[in-house]
Amino acid sequence: MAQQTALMPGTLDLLILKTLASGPLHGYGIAQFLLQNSDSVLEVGEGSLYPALQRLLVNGWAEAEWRQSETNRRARFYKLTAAGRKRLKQEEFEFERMISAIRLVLKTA
Amino acid sequence: MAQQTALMPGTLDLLILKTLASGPLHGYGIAQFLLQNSDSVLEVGEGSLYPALQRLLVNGWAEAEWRQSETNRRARFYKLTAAGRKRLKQEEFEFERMISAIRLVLKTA
DNA sequence: ATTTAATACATCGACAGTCGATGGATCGTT
DNA sequence: AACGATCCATCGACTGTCGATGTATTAAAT
Repeated sequence: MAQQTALMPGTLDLLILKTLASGPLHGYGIAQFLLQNSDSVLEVGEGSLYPALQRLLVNGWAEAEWRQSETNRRARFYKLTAAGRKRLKQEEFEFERMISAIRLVLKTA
Repeated sequence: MAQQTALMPGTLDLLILKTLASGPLHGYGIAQFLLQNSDSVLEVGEGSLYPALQRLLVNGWAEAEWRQSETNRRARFYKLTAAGRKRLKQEEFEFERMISAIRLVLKTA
């Protein structure tokens, strides 16, 4: 992971969920949001993003709707469901749990 | 990742590298070390562990030697190489970088 | 003496997730 | 008319984790 992976595998759903918590957004917008709110570290490729969005739909964490984007193009807006908000909390919790565990190991002498 | 994954994908090499930084150890010992130093969060299955150790060998981050374990069984001890120590630093850095980026996103209102 | 538990190795196929490449379409600006 | 930015999406390759499975040895328990 140390040099080739732009994303930490398994964290993308969490990131998207969190992004959508601020309000409905289209795919392109999500990618931009993550880039801008991560000091340009989180570069989500479209080949990762769209499969992830499909996962959210299939699992019922989000629902989609075609609308007009800010720049006047047709765009698919994704919106969190109640289940999605619940899922976000779970993922945030689990993320912190994992990070804490890893940090414990990294702090061993 | 939130409920089924015991490990955060992509972090296992880092964890093993860090474990071996304390001295040579065999596979079973590594799994125990991780469990004990993570409040029992990091449960590395053997189907994850041994492939990871193979990766370390192939990439030259570690080298292996058959010895006698503390409990008098034959065991394969893995030892960090100089390249492995360098790699550990890289992975630690990259890990912090990713975590920081994710935290930035998670802290957005 | 025999069973069981713990230690220790390793592989296999299934599965999930990321990535780079590719393709198409629209809109505004040059 | 051409181009860059916006926006959708899919595909195959690849990597990594997981559960199941199999072998073998030693120590402890029955």
